[in-house]
Amino acid sequence: MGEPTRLRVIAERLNLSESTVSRALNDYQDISSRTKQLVRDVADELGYEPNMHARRLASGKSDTIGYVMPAQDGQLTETFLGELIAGLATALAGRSWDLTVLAPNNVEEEMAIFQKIARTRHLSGLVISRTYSDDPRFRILRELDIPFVSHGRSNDCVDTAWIDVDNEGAFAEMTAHLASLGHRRIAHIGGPSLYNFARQRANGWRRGLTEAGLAVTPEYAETTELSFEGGRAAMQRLLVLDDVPTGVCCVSDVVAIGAMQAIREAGLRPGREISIIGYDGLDLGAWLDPPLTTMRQPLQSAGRMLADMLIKLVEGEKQPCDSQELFRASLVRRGTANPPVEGWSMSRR
Amino acid sequence: MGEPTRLRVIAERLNLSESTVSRALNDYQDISSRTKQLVRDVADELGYEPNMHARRLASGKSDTIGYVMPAQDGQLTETFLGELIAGLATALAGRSWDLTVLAPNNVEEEMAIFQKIARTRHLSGLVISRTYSDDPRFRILRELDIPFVSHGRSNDCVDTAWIDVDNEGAFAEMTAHLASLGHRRIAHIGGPSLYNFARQRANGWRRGLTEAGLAVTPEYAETTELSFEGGRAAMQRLLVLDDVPTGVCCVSDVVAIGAMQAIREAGLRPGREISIIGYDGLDLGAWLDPPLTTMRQPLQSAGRMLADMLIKLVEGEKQPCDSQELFRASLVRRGTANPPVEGWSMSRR
DNA sequence: TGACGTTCCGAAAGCGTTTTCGGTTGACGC
DNA sequence: GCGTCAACCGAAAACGCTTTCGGAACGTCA
Repeated sequence: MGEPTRLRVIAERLNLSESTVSRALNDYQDISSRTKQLVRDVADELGYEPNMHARRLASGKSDTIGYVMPAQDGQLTETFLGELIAGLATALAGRSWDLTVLAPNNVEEEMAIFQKIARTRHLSGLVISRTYSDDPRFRILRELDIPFVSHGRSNDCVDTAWIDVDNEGAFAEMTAHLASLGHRRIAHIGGPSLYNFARQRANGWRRGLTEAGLAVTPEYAETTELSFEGGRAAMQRLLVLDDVPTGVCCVSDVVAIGAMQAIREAGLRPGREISIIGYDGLDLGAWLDPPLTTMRQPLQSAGRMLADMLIKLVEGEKQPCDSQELFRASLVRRGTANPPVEGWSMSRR
Repeated sequence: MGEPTRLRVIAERLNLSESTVSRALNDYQDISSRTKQLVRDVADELGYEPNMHARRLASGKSDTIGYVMPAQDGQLTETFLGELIAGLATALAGRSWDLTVLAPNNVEEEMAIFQKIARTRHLSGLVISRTYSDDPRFRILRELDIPFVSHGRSNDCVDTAWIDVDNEGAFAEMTAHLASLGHRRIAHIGGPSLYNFARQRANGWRRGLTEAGLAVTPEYAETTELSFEGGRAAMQRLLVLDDVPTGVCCVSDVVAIGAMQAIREAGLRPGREISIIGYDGLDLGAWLDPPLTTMRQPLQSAGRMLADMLIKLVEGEKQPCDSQELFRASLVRRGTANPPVEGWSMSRR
């Protein structure tokens, strides 16, 4: 392959100085358009690619953002990760920025990473996800003055950039849907309230109940971990209640699938004696028996948006508080949400 | 935050030269251990972090590897991606290398990326996945002299580094299992033979049949895309055969789930009239009704292995042909593979 | 005591860009 | 024909580190 083309060889070839060539390629105003064209032609011909390390050293910019992976606890949440990362990568590639992935194993490591970035500035910005209700990262990153955007909100995110889904609205709608089908005993299987989205969804369920004129029964508010087994366990607890609910709003499709299992194990059929609605809109749900009714998040392109936002932040084109986007989820009617069965009432009494 | 600590300030503080400090930190042999300790202490105290751009420019090494994401066609394949990327990232972080993610939108873009890497060497190596039977990338990367390891094999991978699962063995075992249950009409729903793993799995099915003393019926060799719908369509084709198979080996769990749907739609029950075995070992399968029998890949830690291998390659500690690892998959018995129903035979005749 | 090694460190030349600061042209107006 | 002003371009100093090379200082051995 020989020597890689550097600025120098194209300068020599045109009898220009390196600095002129550099500015020509970077479209400076003090270079004649004739020269610019000349330089560009030769650069193309020679297949010139700037040495990014030199460029970054000299300019002080890194043109690289980091994606902080969520802790590896959940399971199918990961379905989502691939798409998100791909979205980030392609959006960045379009502007010839790079994406590096960070995978801290615990909070200490995560903080160490932040400190290092603050010191070396080798990453221009960060994308974080899986936000907590009380998420210290928001404060820390603000203090360290590291530009970032989050996928999901937190308590103190008024001044920061984020994109999120209207979780509360979605669960209010979900609950309203069950109510409109005739359900009056509507439960909620939520996630750890540590997660902000879990809290929002629980709130949505409560709001939905209230708006439908139904009371908020405390025993109907279950909480569990975000897994199949978690959903199953929570549903089992609901099944031994005096008044078993006839409709259940689940914090995620995965949890809903676990709940369906518990329902079957009790000799019932999901969508008949007990209606179930999930959340996430996984394609998978359509292939279950019966197919899972769910809410679809409109975030296929979350990666692109996050990347675009972050770049604008880094380049100072926008303020964090102007970079906030809320999306609505939409109901996907499939087979697990139907009117309650007349006269059926399961009771342990 | 003030000025970030540079080599110079720690040199001045100790009345040493920058070069000495640099070599001390990099553990050169010509620095006394006393000096090394002194330097390290001050570096710690000042929270020194080297400027990686400067370091990379000077050393010519990039200490960064790239992961080339597979084209975004499949669906639940992505489940796997999150774990893989996390594995790569953590393994690299341990040696303070970086991971950058590449997401080419098509083959041209992928080639352009390769060319650029070859010219600028801004990535020390590459991890590729989703390999094809005839995968031009192996040749190109070898020609461009870019170190790489692949997740999955290809036709010409004898001289390259890879990790893979013994797909053929797995499908031979899967087929043998069905045969041992008493099945004699065993079909295969395979993936596009463009993918190397798909071809290997089909071969495994054939070998399994032969070893069980069964004939290889061409009509039983279905091919489809790797999706729920693909599995459904393929199974529908098998269901209208003169002699409907009683056992089906599916190229993936996702395809198997689609096939189960088709079976139900035909008024039959998976695991009763027709047995199904999937592949991938998704946790999800355990939560289906009935739970899906499958083969589990032992590749949770694939990311780590790939990263370790690649680093050794880059550093010249190993040759590509010495970096090849083959794993075995293992049968996970759940509910969809049972002895054939006596006397049942579905025929369109 | 001189030759010869070792051990340790400093000087200096990069690495390939960016970016500031002047300086040289030529045009233009008076 | 002189000053003025754009329009363009070159020189040179960074950016912060690595790495080679040479040399001082010290010891060892004949």
